[in-house]
Amino acid sequence: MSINSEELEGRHSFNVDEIQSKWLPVWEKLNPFQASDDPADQRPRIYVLDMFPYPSGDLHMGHAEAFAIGDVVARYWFQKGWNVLHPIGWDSFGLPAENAAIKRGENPATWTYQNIETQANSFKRYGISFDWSKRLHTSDPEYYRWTQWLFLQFFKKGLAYRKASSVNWCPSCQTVLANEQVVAGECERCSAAVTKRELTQWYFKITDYAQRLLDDMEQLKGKWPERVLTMQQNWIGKSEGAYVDFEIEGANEPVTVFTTRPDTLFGATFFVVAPDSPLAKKLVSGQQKSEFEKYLEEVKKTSEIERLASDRKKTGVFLGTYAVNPVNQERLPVWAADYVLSEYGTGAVMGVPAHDQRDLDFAKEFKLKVVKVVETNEADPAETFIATAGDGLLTNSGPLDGLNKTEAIKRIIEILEEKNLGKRAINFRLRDWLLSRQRYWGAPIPIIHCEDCKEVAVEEESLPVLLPNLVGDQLSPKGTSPLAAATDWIKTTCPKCGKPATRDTDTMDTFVDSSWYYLRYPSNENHNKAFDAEALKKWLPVAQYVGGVEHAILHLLYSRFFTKVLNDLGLVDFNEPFTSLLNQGQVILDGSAMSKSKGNMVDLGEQIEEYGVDAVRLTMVFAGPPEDDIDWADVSPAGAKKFLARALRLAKDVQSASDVSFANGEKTLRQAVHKTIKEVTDLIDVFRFNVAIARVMELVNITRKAIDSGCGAADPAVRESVEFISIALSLVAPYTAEEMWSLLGFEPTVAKAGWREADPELLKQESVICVVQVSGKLRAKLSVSPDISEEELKKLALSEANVIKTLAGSKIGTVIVRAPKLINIVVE
RNA sequence: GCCCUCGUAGCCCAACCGGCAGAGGCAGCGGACUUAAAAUCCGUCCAGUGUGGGUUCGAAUCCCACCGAGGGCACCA
Repeated sequence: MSINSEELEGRHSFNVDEIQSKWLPVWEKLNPFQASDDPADQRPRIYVLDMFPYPSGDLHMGHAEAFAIGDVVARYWFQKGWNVLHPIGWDSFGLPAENAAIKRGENPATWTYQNIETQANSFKRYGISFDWSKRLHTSDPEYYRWTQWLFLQFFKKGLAYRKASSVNWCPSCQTVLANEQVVAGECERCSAAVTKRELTQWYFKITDYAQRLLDDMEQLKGKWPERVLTMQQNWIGKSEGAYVDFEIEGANEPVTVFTTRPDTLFGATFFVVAPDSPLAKKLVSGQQKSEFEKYLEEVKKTSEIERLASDRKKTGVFLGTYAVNPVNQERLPVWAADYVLSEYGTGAVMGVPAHDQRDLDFAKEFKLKVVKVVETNEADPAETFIATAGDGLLTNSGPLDGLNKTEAIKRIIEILEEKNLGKRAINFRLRDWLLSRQRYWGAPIPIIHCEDCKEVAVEEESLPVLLPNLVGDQLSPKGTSPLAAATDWIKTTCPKCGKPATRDTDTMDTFVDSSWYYLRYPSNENHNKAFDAEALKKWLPVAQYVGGVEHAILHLLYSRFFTKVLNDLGLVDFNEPFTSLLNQGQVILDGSAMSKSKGNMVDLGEQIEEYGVDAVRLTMVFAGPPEDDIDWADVSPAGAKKFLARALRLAKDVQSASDVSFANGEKTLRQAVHKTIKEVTDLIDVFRFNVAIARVMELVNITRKAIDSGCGAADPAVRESVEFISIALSLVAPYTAEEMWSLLGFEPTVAKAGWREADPELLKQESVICVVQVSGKLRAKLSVSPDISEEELKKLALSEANVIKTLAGSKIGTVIVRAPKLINIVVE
């Protein structure tokens, strides 16, 4: 099909639809974005990866932004001539598919794979530079077979284990959740209030890696957004302190507490254990048993949101027993209170009301003694009920008296260690990753439960453990996994002893699927291995990862954990999966996130219909720094479209031949072109895409003027400029750029035209403007040579008429010369 | 409550290692073209950088305090 460029140009606007339908099939045929695995290919390799999408429907504005930004990076490396791996796949297990399937009486696969096709087509139209041959879907048996295989590797290493515990339960999703998936007491996915349940579930031992997850952040500094690192640091929550053993009257075993303030040990006046911990049951005395049981029932009924309310009164119950302070033999009443968490530390704390606000609140509520042991020169906590947590000299503390906080901590730990009553200790806030889900549409946990052999790994040759084909109502949530209802599927034999046994009926958290997908892309067609060592060596780790900040402590933390485990298992030879990370913001409308419930959705398809793919992409990238949110009310896709039309018109106007030598071009324009090349290159290197586009816009304006009222359309410099504009625009507006490239007389595709290098000769300036200040105020401007000497400049400045006038009658003090840009004459 | 990031024109955003506050865009205004409008083109108005101090010859930039916005953690001992 040939489209006459007269029609395309339309003088004032351009026909977006025609350009799009003209070039899309050409690109499909050229397939320019396929990564090369040819060993003879000497080009440097780079792996650019976008966080893969969940196939919830068609692509939306959020995808449009994220992938437009990721594509700038990928296309930049293509232009630079690198061998780029830029794959796409789908995170295709998950709850929405299951809910859709129940409604429609189908299997979740139907809805899922339909949506994937829709999104794949939209991606193609949106012009993203993917290597489609690397495509994967986490719900394919060929993929989840390896998810299961990896689970088994973890299991064999003792890093996947089952335990009974009080777990987060989402009543709406009808499944348990990992800690990371509970946000302020609500389900991260559906915002329902999370409750607690006592269940036996599978966990990954991510806590074993807490220290390394922290330490290895050193490698990521400067390469990952600061705030992501901070969030992960907060989440891991390392705290240093000590374990201290307290004897319990009438018990054989001491109880250990964790404290970050061992220096305040002499100020302990009571002892608290978490009511839902086994400790509480063990410590409660006969008389207090019924009181305690009653309290425990209440605690269990309290929702997470209630429990977290900051103004909530402290509650608790005396257990009728006493602990003994190891350093001064004081008797401390033992209480159970729900402000102490069974999951953190040892589930028991010493109560030091004078120097811990929570303990003080509790002491106030139950009229317990307050003993000050650190003199901070603040009002007495016993009177003000404001705990003093600051530094000061120790008092009432025997051997610690007179020491400051740091010294006292050091000393008391020495004392405790000497007497074998405690030791230095580190605790993490991070909990193990609960990975079981009571849902259907996920990878079945490849474990067989045998009465005799207990938990037995499915043999690797038997993988994948395929999902049974359940449809519609069979998937309705019942509080247990729908797989439990698939009676034929459950029944199997124990791989160890051959006796009848049953399959585990839970599926894995979908974050397990996404914790390793980046390893699979280069090996997506390998049927013998999860990932091929050669392929890993070629491409991994991911050089540039692009995605939203919402995964700061979910996907990104889990992936880092996975990589470290696989590194320990000898399966990968790096310990961080993503060398560099770029977070893009969200698209919002009128200040709030677009959402169906708010009804403020802008439809991506409609925007593309109205302005075209290029204008939408340009709008996304030009709106501001990539990490900032875009308020759609603040941006102008119409303006973007207008700019693209202007750029395209330049290409139409160029009158020199495609083989003309630029060297004869008009120098001023050439200098502007090369300055722009330099600046745009530097800006893209640091992800300042919005500013890079502003520079290209500037060059478009300059070139327009050169054509209309300067050197004219036939000057080679005009061609040089427009060629660069076309190449630069190819990163963000591929259709327009391709059309320009074609108008300039070249064959497709501009995507691989090659990035332009700035000529240093043309970057040199013959003269610069020097600012002359008198006492900091601008008095004159001089046009001088860039390598003018300080003396010369000073002489020149002092002979300037306006300077002389200003200086008249005053005495010259210091003269600050910053050749060649500035000179400041200070008057005394 | 603790921690992090950010406050520049009506709006979105630039401004290198402290050196003329303005590159780009949106909106507005004026003009050209048009019978008119749209579109297009040309031109143009607009802030002294959240507030108050400090350092400096010189501060949007560095330091301190405060105000405001956004985000993270939050009964984690």
